[in-house]
Amino acid sequence: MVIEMKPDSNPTMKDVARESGVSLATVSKVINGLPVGKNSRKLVEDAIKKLGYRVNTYARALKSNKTYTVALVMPSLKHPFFAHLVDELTASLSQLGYRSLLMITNYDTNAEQKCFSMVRNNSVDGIIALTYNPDIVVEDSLSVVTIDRHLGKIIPCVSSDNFRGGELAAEKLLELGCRKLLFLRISSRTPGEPDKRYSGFENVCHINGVDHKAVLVYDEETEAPIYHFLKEHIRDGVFDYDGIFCNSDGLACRVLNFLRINGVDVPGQVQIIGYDGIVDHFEDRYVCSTIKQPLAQMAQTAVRFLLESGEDAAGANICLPVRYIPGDTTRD
Amino acid sequence: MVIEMKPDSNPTMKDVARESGVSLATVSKVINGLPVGKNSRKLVEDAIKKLGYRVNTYARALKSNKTYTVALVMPSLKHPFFAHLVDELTASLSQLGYRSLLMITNYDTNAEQKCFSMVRNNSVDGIIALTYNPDIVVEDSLSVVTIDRHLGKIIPCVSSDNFRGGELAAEKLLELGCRKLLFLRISSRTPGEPDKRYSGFENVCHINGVDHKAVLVYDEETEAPIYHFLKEHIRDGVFDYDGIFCNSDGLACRVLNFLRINGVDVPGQVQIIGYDGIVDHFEDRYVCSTIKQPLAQMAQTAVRFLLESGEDAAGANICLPVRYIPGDTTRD
DNA sequence: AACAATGTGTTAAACGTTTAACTAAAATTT
DNA sequence: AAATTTTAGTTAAACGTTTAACACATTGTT
Repeated sequence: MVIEMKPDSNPTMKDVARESGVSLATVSKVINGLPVGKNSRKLVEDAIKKLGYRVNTYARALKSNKTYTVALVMPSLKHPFFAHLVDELTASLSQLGYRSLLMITNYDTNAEQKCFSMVRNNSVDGIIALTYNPDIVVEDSLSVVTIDRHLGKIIPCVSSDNFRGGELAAEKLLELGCRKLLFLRISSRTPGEPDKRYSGFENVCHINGVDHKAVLVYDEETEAPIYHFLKEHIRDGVFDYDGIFCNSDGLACRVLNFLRINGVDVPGQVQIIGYDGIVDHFEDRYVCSTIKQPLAQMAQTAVRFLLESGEDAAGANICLPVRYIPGDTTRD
Repeated sequence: MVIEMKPDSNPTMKDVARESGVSLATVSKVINGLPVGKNSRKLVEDAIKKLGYRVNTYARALKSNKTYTVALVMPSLKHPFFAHLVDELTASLSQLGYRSLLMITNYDTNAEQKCFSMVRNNSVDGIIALTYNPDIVVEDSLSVVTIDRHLGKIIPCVSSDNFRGGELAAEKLLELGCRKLLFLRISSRTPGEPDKRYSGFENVCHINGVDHKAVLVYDEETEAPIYHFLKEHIRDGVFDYDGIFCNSDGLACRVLNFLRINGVDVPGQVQIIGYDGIVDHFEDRYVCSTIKQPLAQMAQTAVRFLLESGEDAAGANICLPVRYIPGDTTRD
């Protein structure tokens, strides 16, 4: 580790100009890759290196009205889905030379609104948001892209196919021989994309004339009711249902653990499918079978729509495909 | 959802001044809460409301040389520890009126260096970093705080007591009756704070004259060797070790699953303790017993040291206490 | 009544860039 | 060789703030 002395103040373009004996404008041209004589280019480049000059982001943004910064508005980073999403978003953004301003709202509607108001401060070029406030006021319709939330007809929204995800889970469970299905869900109070998972699941159950039950717990509550329900339906190591679909992998893992320590064999007696398909390491196999959302692709798409498309993006509604990934909680 | 029309351009202080019939300076004073006559204050405030004026972040930063932005340099958001850390950091920062610029390095040393060079662009007031590059060049020693990485004698570092964490895990396992201990670890190539967990663990084993074995896998590899090892030591549902300490909760969960599907009873036969103590929801009980790092406190401390302390912070080395949290993988 | 002190507001110069408008010289065309 | 285009570089005015220096009333002190 090396620590360099802090210079009295950062060198500016003016310093570079003086050092290299050319005008300010010429320095600017060199920096921005505009045509400049070979000779002066060299002079300027040397001076820049010598002085350790770096362009002042704020001055540039002020003058050019382009900040190369995008706000990422997220409810939390505690849920791995959001965390991975932000990870992918910053990756996509930085690839295009954009910085990410991270704003965590904690599912608070007011905080969400405050973030959206920021865009008019000239402090960001755009917003990528996953919000819960249905009445949010968007001041500049063209520089917002949402993920998993439909904020109106004009703002582009990218999501994955939650309905199909629900279908897929039900189809797989049936295909694997399950006949009594259970749907467990942690949900927010405001309806959104993820609710479609249940619709899809229900749909397949209905078509196949299969019995199913759903247990719901809200975001801000504990998961206790779910475990009460499970407990009540276990008699002598036998569980009343033979297939479970969980709203998230985290929940699926906890349910898995609960069943096993209560003597229920998974996947022998009950099979479980989770949702999201997120792993934090090189895994050879998934602990939970799951429906995987194409996170990287979703992030890329959101970024592209935000930065690369013009008016034609308005109202775009992109729905990316999900897929089933077998793990240790199903018998395939 | 409401979409407002995009005005031709954002109103500036000049517009406010014209609208309210006072000078630019007066407007500035109102905005910054400096003393101003009651009368003009009202005029200005009304004009601001009427025009929907908002201060231009970049102009202000340029002039005042204060950006109210802190860079968060992290290897990834895919590991829940980092994700939760960033969540807490942004919370602490926003409480003090600071924005978070998120930079993900993907464990890449060059990327790390690039992030650190940014601080001289006047684009941030400081950096909070968790890096892997031991040779990083810090250009402005006073505006950096690291987490879990010692970057030299001058830069303050906040971490939790990893040595004690390791001790605690071993102590607990012994207390719970284990006699043959196993330490499983996913580690980065560059040595760091987390390595101390092993030292602490080993220390307690040594003092108590207890047998133990350690299996290590590197960051960028798969976990396969760990499972090979486990497999080799299971004979007819009996595992050679009766206590396992894992480097992270994620690993602990996967090991838990592996043992169980291979017929080993956890916690009946083998007890497991993980590390980090991070949950993504209101949980009544932890799936894995764990050593919990005080994440929120670490974040708060880092932010406070970065923003509130002067020269006296140089070299500070804060080590916060960890604690044991029982879960379903131990018999307590 | 003269003088300082205080309160209230203004003017104008920065901050570090970008860029339009311009000039001068060199290269090309006629 | 004159006229035209191209190339290379300069000057100076923005961008939207902050803030030091100043001016003018008003009030209070002797």
